[in-house]
Amino acid sequence: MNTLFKNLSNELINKNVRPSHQRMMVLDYLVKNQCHPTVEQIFNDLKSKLPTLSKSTVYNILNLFLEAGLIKTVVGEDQEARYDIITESHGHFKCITCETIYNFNVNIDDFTSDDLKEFHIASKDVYFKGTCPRCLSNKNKLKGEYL
Amino acid sequence: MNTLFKNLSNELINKNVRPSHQRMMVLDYLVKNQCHPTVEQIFNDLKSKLPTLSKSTVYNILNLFLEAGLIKTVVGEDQEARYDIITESHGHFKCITCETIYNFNVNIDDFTSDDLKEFHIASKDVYFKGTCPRCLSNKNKLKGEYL
DNA sequence: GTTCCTGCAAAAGCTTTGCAGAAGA
DNA sequence: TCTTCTGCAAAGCTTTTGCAGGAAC
Repeated sequence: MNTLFKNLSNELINKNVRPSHQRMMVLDYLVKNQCHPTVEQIFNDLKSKLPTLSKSTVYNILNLFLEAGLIKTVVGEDQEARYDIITESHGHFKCITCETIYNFNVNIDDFTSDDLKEFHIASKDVYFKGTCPRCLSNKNKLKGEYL
Repeated sequence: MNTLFKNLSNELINKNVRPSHQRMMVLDYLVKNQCHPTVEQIFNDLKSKLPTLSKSTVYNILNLFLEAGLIKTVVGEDQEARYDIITESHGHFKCITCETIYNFNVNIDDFTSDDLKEFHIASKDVYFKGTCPRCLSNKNKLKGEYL
């Protein structure tokens, strides 16, 4: 086992994920291809090295990595689209408990980056995730009742 | 026809969308329910008023509104998930021509809003869309060649 | 009368689930 | 040996497409 794979292996072990060959290959791929690959891309690119690889294994592994906090999905991981009538610019906050999406005021136009000097920007979105006050207070109630 | 519906009707006509009954009902719903509804919610809530309504009609109408620029989808409208190995915080720019997602440096931690004082924020994302330099330059080339 | 729209059904694409066999501890 | 993982197949969801009947102009 070479040094790279030893490092990847340790990274998995640190997160309590058993370092199987397939898992290390997917992690290695993600480290080397930080271009936001889709499941399809990961599967196709690894098939030559792992001919028996199954797409559901790729899904399994990615979901495992997500739970372990090793990776993130690019914003808007939902399969179900949500629509917004066009009003003033506002940010979105999605509660990970009740799945409600809240609007909040934020001056999105101020956000910029030197990296984008040569890009034509058509729209800007900010998307926060977390827990809303209602769900926070429900959690505290439960703690009081049962703990 | 009451005033509200006259206004909605004009809004559609302004965007070159013929104001059918179904379209006005969907637009009316979106104006009254600015809570980022899904297709399912729109369909279910309108079924009582429009018993013959079909879900594919809702999809048709929403896609039409999107093209007309009357509505937007909440960030991350893709059905295909994309994954990111966790590194420092960065923004995402998606080119609407070549669909490439670029990273850019941005100090996301600075972004905040008084509206979120009582929310627990777990993650922050910024998501820009537009055209990347490569596609911009291709467009200019085409203009030179064909126009 | 001609064009456009609706709504049903079927299909397509992404993701999850169930399960048997294989691999690893 | 016992648990965990892989990979196939099937199913589940969201969304799109084809088409016939109907509505609007």
